[in-house]
Amino acid sequence: MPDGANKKTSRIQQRNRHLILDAALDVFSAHGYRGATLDQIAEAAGLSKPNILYYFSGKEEIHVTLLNRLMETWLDPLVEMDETGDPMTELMGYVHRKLDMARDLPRESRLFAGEILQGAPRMHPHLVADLKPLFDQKCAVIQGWVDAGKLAPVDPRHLIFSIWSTTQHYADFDVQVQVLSDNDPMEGARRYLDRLFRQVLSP
Amino acid sequence: MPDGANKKTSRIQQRNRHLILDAALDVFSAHGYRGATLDQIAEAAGLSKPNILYYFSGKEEIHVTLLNRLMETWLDPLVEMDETGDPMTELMGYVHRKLDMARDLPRESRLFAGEILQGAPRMHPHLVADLKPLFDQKCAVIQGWVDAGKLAPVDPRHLIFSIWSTTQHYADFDVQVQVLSDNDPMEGARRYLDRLFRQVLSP
DNA sequence: ACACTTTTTGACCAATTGGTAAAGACACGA
DNA sequence: TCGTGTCTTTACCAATTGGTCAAAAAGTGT
Repeated sequence: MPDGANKKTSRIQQRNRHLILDAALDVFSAHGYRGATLDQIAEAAGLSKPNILYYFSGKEEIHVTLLNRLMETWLDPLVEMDETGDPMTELMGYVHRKLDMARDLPRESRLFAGEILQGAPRMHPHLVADLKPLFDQKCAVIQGWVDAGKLAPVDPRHLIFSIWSTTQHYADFDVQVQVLSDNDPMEGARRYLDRLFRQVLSP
Repeated sequence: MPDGANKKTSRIQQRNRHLILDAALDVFSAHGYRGATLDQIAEAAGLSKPNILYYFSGKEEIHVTLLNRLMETWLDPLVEMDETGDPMTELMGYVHRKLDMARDLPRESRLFAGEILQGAPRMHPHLVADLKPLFDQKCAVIQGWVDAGKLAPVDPRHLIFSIWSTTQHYADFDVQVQVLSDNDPMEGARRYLDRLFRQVLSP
């Protein structure tokens, strides 16, 4: 019984759990929670449906597991923003890290976006318990930089919202971006966003 | 047979069609295409499920009808941007119109976002046929303004992407915004976005 | 080889869901 | 009031889907 974590997980357990979660990330991010089926996940993982349910108690547990793991990764770039560093450098570093994530982890971005879009039915507690404290703390840091005259007087909350939205846009709205772009948009995005935020933050 | 448009639509047809589409907009925008059920739409509309199917041939037709109607509304603010007007005024007007739409039509914004997020399975042709020509044309207009030295040298494509993402964020990620905001965020958003885009566009 | 545990599978279920058929209720002009 | 076409409902169906169960298969240590 792999559900109980009393025994150390075997090699095969680790492998199959990873297979399932990776397949589920594909399917959930492409079709949303309701749109995804266990059969799709099973096929993508190369396992049978009952075998999937041997490792996870149900569809919801797979989804929740993905969401929980995602939260860490997602908050990490913001955590890295250092209060003692140079304000402009720290914030521009954050922008670039977020853009890198949109490029390298589009499935995760879309999974998150889908969950929020539908009212965060499974992640609302996480938002309140994990995201909000970190968000408030970092907003205070930015406000401190503003008050010290090291940044232009911008509202930290909306600044962060705009960093999130502009960067994640390239992952979440990828189809649209592709239709409207002639060549690879990421290099242009990097240049444009660098300029956008540098301008608004310059004191 | 209301499907054939040979006879003029009766009073009751107009009313029920409108009821259904409004209910469907609620349900589809809240749960996505797969997550929405005809029963939910029927209940929200105050009609029976077979009665819904008397007015629309199926779930997909309702969704497609909503998407088609949405396209007009959605592109309208961009259409209004006038080549002969003052560049900064026109662009800032566009920003504010988009933000107004995020405030006043959040269901429409989420319906659109959900469709794009899942790869635009039903709207991809529309993107290519309707959105792209308009987008290219307006990009050319903005590029003209830039070349004339009336705007800072920004990439029009990424400029528009950033206007879309920052404004729609307040509708699509509303739950998150609400969790992280103390008071009503829209007034602050208006001030911040006005500053953000005015800064980056100033020559 | 043997006993024991872990993993995998095939067969099966109950609930949900998109959709249909046909009869009934209703509106309205003659 | 009657007849005709419009609208609505009741009863039903087939497919999908999340999930179960017992038995088979594959490991694993001795």
